[in-house]
Amino acid sequence: MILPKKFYLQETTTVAKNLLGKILIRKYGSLVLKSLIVETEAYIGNHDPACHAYYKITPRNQLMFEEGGVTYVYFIYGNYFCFNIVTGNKGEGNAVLIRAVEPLSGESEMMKNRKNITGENLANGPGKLCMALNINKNDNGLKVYSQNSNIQIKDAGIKINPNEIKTTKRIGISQGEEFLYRYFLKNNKFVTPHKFNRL
DNA sequence: GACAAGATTAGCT
DNA sequence: GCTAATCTTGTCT
Repeated sequence: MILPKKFYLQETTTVAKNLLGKILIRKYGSLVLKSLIVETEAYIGNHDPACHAYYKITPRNQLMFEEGGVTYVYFIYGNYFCFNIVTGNKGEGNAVLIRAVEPLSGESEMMKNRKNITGENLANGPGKLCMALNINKNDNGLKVYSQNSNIQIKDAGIKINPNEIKTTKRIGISQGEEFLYRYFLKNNKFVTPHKFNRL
């Protein structure tokens, strides 16, 4: 079933943790790509210096101030997109960054999007994930709880044991690193690789 | 109007 | 392990 809107109105860190093990559905053209969310980060507007929404509302980040359950896609470093889901109530400026997914179906299409890169390197990072799923700034502001949306999150009934979830500092940010807001599945090889997996 | 910096990745050493 | 690639956004003139 599709996760209801109220799922995204919980505390941001709760949403980030509970999104692990959920199914990300991506539709475009006649294609449907399915993947399992294995890594997320929480960004909390009002007390988080690393959050885009911390300073003030701008045209770029205004979507983060919408009510929870819409997508927030932004372009970074000239080359790459990052895919977020807004959480909380209107005006709060919270979001969960989806950092990595495990492909479930449509993997050959994802490979094509990734120039034939496959296996655990297919979508183990926010920029790679967007490339594999063909997500770009046109996908900003989609309602992930809507039946008609091109991006949906479904609960497949997969139970994640709390001790399967590892919590670490966030990655690649220059401020606010004291927060342990990154969550990923401990034994999943599709999470972000390399040095960042130390605590 | 112009400039510096960024929630990253790929490719080379 | 390190650095270039590359462009949007926000801020300042």
